[in-house]
Amino acid sequence: MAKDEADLHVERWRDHWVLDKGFDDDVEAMTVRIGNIFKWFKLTTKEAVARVGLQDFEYETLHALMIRDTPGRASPGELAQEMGVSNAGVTGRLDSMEKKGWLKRMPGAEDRRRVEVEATREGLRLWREAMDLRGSAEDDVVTVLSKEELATLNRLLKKMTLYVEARQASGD
Amino acid sequence: MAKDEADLHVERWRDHWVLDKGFDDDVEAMTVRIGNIFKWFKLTTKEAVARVGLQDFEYETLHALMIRDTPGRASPGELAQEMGVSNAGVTGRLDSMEKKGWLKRMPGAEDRRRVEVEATREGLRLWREAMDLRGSAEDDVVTVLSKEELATLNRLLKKMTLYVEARQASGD
DNA sequence: AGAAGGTTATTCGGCAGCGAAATATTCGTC
DNA sequence: GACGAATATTTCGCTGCCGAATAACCTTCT
Repeated sequence: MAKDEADLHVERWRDHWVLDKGFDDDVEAMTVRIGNIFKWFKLTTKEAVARVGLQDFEYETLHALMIRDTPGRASPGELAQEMGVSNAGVTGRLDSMEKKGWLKRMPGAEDRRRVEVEATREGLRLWREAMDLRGSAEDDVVTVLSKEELATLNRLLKKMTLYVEARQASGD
Repeated sequence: MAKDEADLHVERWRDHWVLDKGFDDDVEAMTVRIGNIFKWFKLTTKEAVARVGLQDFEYETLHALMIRDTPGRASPGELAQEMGVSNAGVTGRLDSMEKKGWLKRMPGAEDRRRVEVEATREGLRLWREAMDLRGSAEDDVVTVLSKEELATLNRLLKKMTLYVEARQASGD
């Protein structure tokens, strides 16, 4: 079977002077592969987002708004946490996106310190359009796997995510 | 088996109004899992990098310098391409890192438009230290998989990376 | 040889995001 | 019910990065 970048990477480093300690080939290769696949998804998403005329951070904000328990609505603070962006950063995003009419801010109902952010019809439309393009690109990659292989992949990945999520919940 | 975030995500969206088109549960879950694992690796790397007293972009630059065919040396343009950063951005990084003594710039030998960037002994030392911590965190996650499972995972991931790399090489 | 065109790195102006401080509102307690 | 602590958001100054323009250099063609 042909070599991929991860194979080349591992070969290049094995016994090379740059590293003073050894490393596990399989772990290193797996890490590189996960990274490369992720970056590919990120790139195709970027292209999809650009095609519908959104900036990256605008799509990300709409996306964060949609993947919530309460899709389409959130407070700035929640968005900040879920996007891994500072509160100040969210304020900036909301300012520009509200101006463009893709979401609107409303004063919190019972707690007036809060602000309710809601996607507009137009914001939702653009996000859906980008999601559709994005999904096609992902489906495309997955065609190289059989249904059983995809199931196996998910089973193994899930073992890892369960562990990671446990670590996040406790230690952090 | 317990549910992970990807399971919850898929359940939440199935037949929800936010999406107008359906999506493949397994593909969506796989994408989310890859993303979450990648982000975990990124986070642990960030912690490792912070512990040795490097900023993210400083580690990334040293790393780009080390994973090359010619480890420890490169031109700014090459680094820009490999890091996915603009040439201007690289100039800024090199300015500050050279000032701190982690790398040095030298005029290109036969082509004097070029600049040769070289990591210093101290830069190499810090990068190695961060790499060591980073590697431990990755090994840690992988302990949830048996040796055979890791091999299977790599086989499936490699199917995808080979496809992705072919796409990158041709279409882009 | 000399001009034209391409390549490589840097400078410049602008923007998104961060951390800290400021502001506005609510909660807790006496 | 009033005062201080807690919470939610925004404002402010700064940093890192990008795209475009610039400077220095190489190559090719005539």
